[in-house]
Amino acid sequence: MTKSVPVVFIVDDASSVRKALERLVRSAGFNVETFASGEEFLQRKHHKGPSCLVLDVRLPGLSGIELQKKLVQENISVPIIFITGHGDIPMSVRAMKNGAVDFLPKPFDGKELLTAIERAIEKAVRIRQNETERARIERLLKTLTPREYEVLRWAITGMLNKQIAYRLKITERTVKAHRGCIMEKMQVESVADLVRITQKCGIIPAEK
Amino acid sequence: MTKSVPVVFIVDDASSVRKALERLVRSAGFNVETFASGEEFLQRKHHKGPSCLVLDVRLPGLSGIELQKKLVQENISVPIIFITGHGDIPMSVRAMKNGAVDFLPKPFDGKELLTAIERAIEKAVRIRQNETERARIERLLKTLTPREYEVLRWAITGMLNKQIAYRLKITERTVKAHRGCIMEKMQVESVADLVRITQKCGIIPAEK
DNA sequence: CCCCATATTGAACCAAAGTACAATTTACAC
DNA sequence: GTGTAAATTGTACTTTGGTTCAATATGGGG
Repeated sequence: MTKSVPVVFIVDDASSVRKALERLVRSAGFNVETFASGEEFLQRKHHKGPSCLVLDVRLPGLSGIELQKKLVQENISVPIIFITGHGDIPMSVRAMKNGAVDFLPKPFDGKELLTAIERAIEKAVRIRQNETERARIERLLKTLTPREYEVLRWAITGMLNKQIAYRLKITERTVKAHRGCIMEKMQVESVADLVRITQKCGIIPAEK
Repeated sequence: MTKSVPVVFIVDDASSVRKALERLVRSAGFNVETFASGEEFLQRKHHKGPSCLVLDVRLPGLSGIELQKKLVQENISVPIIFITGHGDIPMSVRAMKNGAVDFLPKPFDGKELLTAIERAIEKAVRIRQNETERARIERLLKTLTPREYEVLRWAITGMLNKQIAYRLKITERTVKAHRGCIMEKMQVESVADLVRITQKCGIIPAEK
């Protein structure tokens, strides 16, 4: 498992800005990819490794704010640092409410941007770890049969086998059978682990 | 259990602003308390029910931003809506990074403020529910003896009694005794519940 | 019609959890 | 020293969890 190098995406319509920022960010040791518009950025297929986005607010076509909204809607979680020459407070507040990491009015100090990028990359790493783990669990969940899933939802409430059996109108023996399969398929060895992993992907425990 | 009425705290050094805002907010059905400075607000003892804070950025003495920082440091979680006549983008961004709900430059529409207040109160309710539950759990945790706490940290890993016994160099019988006390003191009936509640207040499971 | 995944159940058995009686020791406060 | 909370352990017992043999039924898909 080689450690992937963080990538910083830069979206700005002014090529001079793109070049200057690219030079700055590269000098700090990041990989960089630049785009002249939001549409261009969207066409690129998602990056697997940790990455963040330095985004101009004002862009021809899709604006920076609109791009942010689109990314949020499509559940594409890449931390965003806004830069702008003609921003105002309501705009910056809206951007931050939507989860932006930072919002820098031009002209800004290069160091400021790099600090923001580091924070953004750290956030990206955290997000990625969560998503990876979550994806793993959901992959395992899909191998469960409908009935097993049902039993799982009861099992994580801490209910006894006989109680679950009563709820599902089946015998305790059957519940045991399902539980055995569940534990194996979910690759856990205790109910405690089962509770923990199911919490990570929003499984609703059955109601007592 | 009577439902407590939300309170909106208003901190502004200009009495005309305080009066105008108070009238506006009261007309929307909230209780209001006004303060002329951050120090004044801090002296008031904490409100039990849901509340939020409408805070002027520029204040004599303790500034709004400083007050926010102080509240964050002291872990006093009251959602803040900033208002300001002379703010800039970096200021608004810093405020939002520190958890502000909104940041409104004057002049603003009264409706805007009321919308923000509603969001802030909703947030306060959520926070309060969490804190209440968390406080309950921590109260129960304090009744555990040091040894019981230790056993708890192992138990929520899903480890068998005999395995825990081995780790702690005691007999399985002793572990059972501790577990019994733990379950009673924590007012739960299953390991599943134990795992869930301990997750809510950051108990670190012992390392396998 | 047969295969297969799914769901269900049985008997017997062992391991683990938990409880009802306990008793003993240790350390610390008064 | 005495009292108290905490920690530890024992024996015997019941309940629950889980596995190893299974077998049976059901409902498509080929």
